[in-house]
Amino acid sequence: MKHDEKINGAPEVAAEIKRQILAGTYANQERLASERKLSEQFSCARGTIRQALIQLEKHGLVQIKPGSGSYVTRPEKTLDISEIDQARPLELIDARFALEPHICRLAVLQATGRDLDKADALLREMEACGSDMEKFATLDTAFHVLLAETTENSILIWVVRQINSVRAQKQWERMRALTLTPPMVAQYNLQHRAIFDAISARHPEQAAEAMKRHLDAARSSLTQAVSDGTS
Amino acid sequence: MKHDEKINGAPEVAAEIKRQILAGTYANQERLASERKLSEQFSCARGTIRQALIQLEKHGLVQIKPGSGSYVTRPEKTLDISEIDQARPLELIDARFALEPHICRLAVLQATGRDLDKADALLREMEACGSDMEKFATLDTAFHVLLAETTENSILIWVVRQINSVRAQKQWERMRALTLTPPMVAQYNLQHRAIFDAISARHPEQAAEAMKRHLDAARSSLTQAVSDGTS
DNA sequence: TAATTTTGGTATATAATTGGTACATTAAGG
DNA sequence: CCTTAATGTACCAATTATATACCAAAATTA
Repeated sequence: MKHDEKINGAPEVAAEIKRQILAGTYANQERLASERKLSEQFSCARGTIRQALIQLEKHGLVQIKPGSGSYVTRPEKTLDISEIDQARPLELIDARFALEPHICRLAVLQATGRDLDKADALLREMEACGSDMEKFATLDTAFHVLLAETTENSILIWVVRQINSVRAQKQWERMRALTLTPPMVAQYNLQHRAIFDAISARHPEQAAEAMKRHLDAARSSLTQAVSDGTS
Repeated sequence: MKHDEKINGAPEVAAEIKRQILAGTYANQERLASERKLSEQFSCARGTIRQALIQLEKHGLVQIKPGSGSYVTRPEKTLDISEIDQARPLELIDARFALEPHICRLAVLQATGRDLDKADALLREMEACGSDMEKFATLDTAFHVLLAETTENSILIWVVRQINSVRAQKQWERMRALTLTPPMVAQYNLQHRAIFDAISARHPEQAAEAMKRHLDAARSSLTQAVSDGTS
């Protein structure tokens, strides 16, 4: 229930509504209560509420639609992937370094037999794809996404999918061409298998450490490729 | 018995049906009740139901087939930001457990004097905000986002912002009310300060461990609140 | 197969709600 | 006394919700 707020003055009301919006009392695009309801909640006149809302609209926090209502417009909440499209390779490695070791720990706790079977099938396919680097890259992405899905944590699944969608950009193809050499593929296969084995054996820290080694290898090959290809 | 839902307005109806779909009330490809039945269940006009369903169809959650019915189309494992909004509190804690300790390590390597000053100012404000829990929550979010920004890693910044936007939802208000007690705020303030001190002293692992303790405390208060509030 | 029922699609008229505006009143401060 | 801000009231226009009817397509049934 909404208690009456003891607030007087349009600026105070505007500040309070703004604080509520920024604190997340209202979801984005949500229609907040009508001016008449708000005037009851704040124990003030409707005109005061109107001034506050008009002020907030000037600041771009709400959008007032005549005959309909006032809607919160929180631009930063809108999913804009363009920001991370420009991510540099090393930033991506750092982000994966933050995420994936812990994902391995969680996967150990959650993995079912079906999950392990699917992972094993992916690994076999990767080990068998020879010199088809594009296929390997696709399967590699699928493997890491599968680990995230194993956690059954919708946030982690979503984040990993977003990050891997960046990896699927065209600008990364050249990077893959530089870093994905046959010996690296062989090393990755061994490291993937180590991760899988640790998860199968239900050893959280072993799995996390195996993932760290894997990402370290990826980082090394990346920095080496960058230093070789300095322009 | 089909209890009438006390919901008015097409957006609210759409949100409720969406919630039911994501909560698993309906199986995939299952036909949900006809528009006329739904209008009875929700105690609203059929036109309102139609608008809600059309909205959901635009978001790809249902498929309306003329003369047949409306069917839920839940593409397996595809998550967009709207579904992230449905994340559960413990999922969020797990995701933060994956991200934030490593963010602390990176912050140690990147933090400038200005970063530390801004963090210190935030901490002082949090320590001074007394029993204003909403204000504390807002500042708490700002602190964790600031840590991410300190890494200068655009991906991590983006991810943390997205995750914290989830925390800023209406449904989390009740959770905050249950978990954010004055003693917890005091504990959080101490833990924030410990994180800050470790970063200032340039001790990556200390900072990461301090963050883990902080998140452990948050998880504990959450699980306790959930077990207390079992109905 | 053919008739009937159900379902979404559409149109229309009516009522309720909401923001937009104007005006008189009240209260506080300079 | 004047200015300013807030209040309370009334009314308008736009939007939304409701209620109803009818149609065409799909599903059901005889």
